[in-house]
Amino acid sequence: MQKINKPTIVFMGTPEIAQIVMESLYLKDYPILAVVTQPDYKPKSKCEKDFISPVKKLALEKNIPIFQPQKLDSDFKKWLEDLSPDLIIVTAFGKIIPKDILEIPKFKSLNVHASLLPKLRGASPIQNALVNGMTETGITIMLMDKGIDTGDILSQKKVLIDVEDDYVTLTSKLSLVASHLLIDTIPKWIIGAITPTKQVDAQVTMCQLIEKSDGKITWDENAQDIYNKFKAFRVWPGIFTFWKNKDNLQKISLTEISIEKDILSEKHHLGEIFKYADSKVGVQTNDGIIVLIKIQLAGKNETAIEDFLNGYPNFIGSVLK
RNA sequence: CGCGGGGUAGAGCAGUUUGGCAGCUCGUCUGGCUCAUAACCAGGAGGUCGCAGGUUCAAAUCCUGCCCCCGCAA
Repeated sequence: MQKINKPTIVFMGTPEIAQIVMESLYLKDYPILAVVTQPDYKPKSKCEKDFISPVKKLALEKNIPIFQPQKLDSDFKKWLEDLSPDLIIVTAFGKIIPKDILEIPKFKSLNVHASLLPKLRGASPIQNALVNGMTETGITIMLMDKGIDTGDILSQKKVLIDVEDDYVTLTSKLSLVASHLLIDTIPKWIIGAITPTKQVDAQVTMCQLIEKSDGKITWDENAQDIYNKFKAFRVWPGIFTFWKNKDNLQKISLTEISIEKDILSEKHHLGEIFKYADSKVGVQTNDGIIVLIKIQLAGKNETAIEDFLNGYPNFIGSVLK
């Protein structure tokens, strides 16, 4: 095998998928000069949970220097110029990086993005692939420029989405593919074996940052669309609805659900909760039934639906909003 | 000191405002009924009411401190 000097790398990323990609670089003996990740989240007043990013945890473990800038300003640029890396690798970092910073390294800056660009540019490609009920997505590695996910493409790999895939399982599939594709792409890129290809403008789709309110369910949607959201928002923000109990409007998170076709003999109001087939608890949607398995009332622990009904028998027959 | 809800039998909850016998649904155990059953009837076991202190003739309930869970906000 041809001996190539491995480029020195500054790795920028935050969540778990970034951690896995970073780990694969580390295991392949790429010299990681430093990692840049989001600042620690300030601990809550009550519980002392740590909100340290997965990338930071790995860096601590491997004794790699860490930088957590609030802003990517001139101080950050100075820091990076002093390090003088050959290459910057960005995976789900969470901030827009200025163009003059991207051009510091000799081999530029590469982004690992979890979609088949130009589809699903933006902040939440994995969730949106699931919300839209897509059957395939993938990983793209591209040169970074000043736009959001607009750079020229170096390599791509398709990933099939299984019917049962949710955010957790799809993320782990994509993480593996991303790791392999990056390890495969870097050497080819630095010896000049790859010609970047422009993205096709006509096929561009965008996805927005997910907000808490995106998890709100309305019952005039179809059951399949609700179920897609459930899978996409599994980790955060979850899906939720509201229940009027004794004049109090209470938030209910649906933490475990399944989906069934309408029972033709009975049709209920949209959002109405009913019992069928002995013990199943369903909610009527525009098309199909959402079966409740585990739910969580605001301020309470998650409970199985049958236990919940013991305490709130009037739940059956009420209408969710 | 960011705001708020909660901790009561194995599970899920009411009761706290106005202090006065520890309750409900489910599960569990025993017996009965039934061709039979996740059904129905009768009975009973199971509680440091989160912890500690205070007020009171009397505290799950009022006061103070602490522990734990959760929602909002990020």
